[in-house]
Amino acid sequence: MDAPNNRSMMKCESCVLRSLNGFRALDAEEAKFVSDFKSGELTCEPGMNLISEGAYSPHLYTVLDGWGFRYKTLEDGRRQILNYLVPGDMVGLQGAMLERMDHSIDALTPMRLCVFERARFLTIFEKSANLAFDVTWLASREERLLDEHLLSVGQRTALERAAYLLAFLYFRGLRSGMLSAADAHLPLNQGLIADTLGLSLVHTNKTLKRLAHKGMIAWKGRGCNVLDPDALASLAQWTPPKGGVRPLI
Amino acid sequence: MDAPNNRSMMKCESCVLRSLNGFRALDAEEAKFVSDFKSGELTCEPGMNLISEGAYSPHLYTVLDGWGFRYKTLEDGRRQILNYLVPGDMVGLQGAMLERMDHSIDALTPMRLCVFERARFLTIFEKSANLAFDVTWLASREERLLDEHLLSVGQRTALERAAYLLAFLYFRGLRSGMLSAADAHLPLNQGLIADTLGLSLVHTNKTLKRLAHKGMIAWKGRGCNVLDPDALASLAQWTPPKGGVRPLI
DNA sequence: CGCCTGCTTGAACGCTATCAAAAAACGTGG
DNA sequence: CCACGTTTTTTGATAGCGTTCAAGCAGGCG
Repeated sequence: MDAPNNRSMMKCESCVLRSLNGFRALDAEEAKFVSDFKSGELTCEPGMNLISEGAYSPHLYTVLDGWGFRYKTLEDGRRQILNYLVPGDMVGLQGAMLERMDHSIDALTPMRLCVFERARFLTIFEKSANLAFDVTWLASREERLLDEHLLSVGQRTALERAAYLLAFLYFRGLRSGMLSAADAHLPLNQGLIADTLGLSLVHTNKTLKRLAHKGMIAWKGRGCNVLDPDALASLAQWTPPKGGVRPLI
Repeated sequence: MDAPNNRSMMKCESCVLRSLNGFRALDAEEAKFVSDFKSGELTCEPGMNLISEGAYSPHLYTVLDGWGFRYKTLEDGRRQILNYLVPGDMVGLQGAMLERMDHSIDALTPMRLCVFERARFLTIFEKSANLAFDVTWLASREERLLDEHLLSVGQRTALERAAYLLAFLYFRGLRSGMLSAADAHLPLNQGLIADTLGLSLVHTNKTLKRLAHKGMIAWKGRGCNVLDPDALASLAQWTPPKGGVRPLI
């Protein structure tokens, strides 16, 4: 089950993801190239490890469906979650550019991913300036998200941090089609949130309780419902990015 | 003094930086392209603001000499330093890819930078697959550094955080030619360190004192000398990246 | 000399961690 | 459907790391 399977394989031209609002349209040549580049699809179960820190990964992925997360650990086991993955995100770019992965990636929910061969990755730069630009765009965007997280963990209080994270994930989920305003359920447990915020599990629990008390969220069996994303964002002194078109590879 | 000056302009082929150990050599065509791409040089004084959050920046830069830093602030003034800049670093890529800068950049010491026109930036992708790859590589590397910082701020204790930061800057300075083992003086004040670590100024001071007491650093007028980088790295459970060749644009 | 910025120190407070344990939710097999 | 083990969430009490407040000191510079 670790290997790509081709059973549900389909052409990128008709990718259901691309029809989602906000992805850049590809011209015929680009679409053909991405299709050729694609070597399979991978589905995986919650908790499955996609990529491990230190490993040489022969694959790159694009998330088609589901939630995942990236993290790093210290030798003594302390874990920091770096970011979450949603459909449209490219996974494993660092490994392709820098030889080795310096972080791990796990599935949070069942996931479906596009698989690309790392060995053929460089041809993107040779064949299509637009697609190469898209790759760099994605890398830049990830950098921006990390900037925000660093600001959050470094400067915000526990309550603000939690509010920022949940607002962030809410808007991220909306845009990627994983959430709707009517069904804004984030599939996270409190241990993950704690490791994202850099707080202890106990204190995370008490902090989430405070947000729930304010009516901004409601904890619902293994995850939480975002009730008032704007209030969360405001509490965190954060404004969600306005979403222009973005690339999908 | 805000505008690029061309007085000390020189061709990239003979760039002094490139002769530094570890930068990828350019072939004739690439060198010519980068030379054409370069539109000037900029020098600035300590404390000068290069780029402000929210601004549309018409320029990209590559650091030729000096130290700088990137940071973000919350509305109420809390500031988080995201990373430091040394020679070889590309500045303002996010602005070029994503329309607006979402962080600010200040000079820490006198700096000298190569200036590129943002308007012509896209031609890199059309003209040279190798250079386009280099840009992406640089973006990926920055992402990796941010991953490390986030792990640090989120999970390490105050003492470990300080040790990591100083070890990190030491090896960064070494590789970029800003430091030597004999003269390992980091030009930071404690306020900057505090805003990098996400600690208060007072506690930062006490923490640095502890490191000095252990003989790992020595505080020397407006900055600190790194005496035992390996001990710092070990204390922080961190291993410096082994340095392969890296691109310079 | 005097101001300003940056560093240092001590004391009190409080946010967050840790410890410990219970309750609730979930999954699984009978 | 119930019983049971496991994971997740919740709660209370205690301890400690880091903040804030408040000074004082040192050094650089006009």
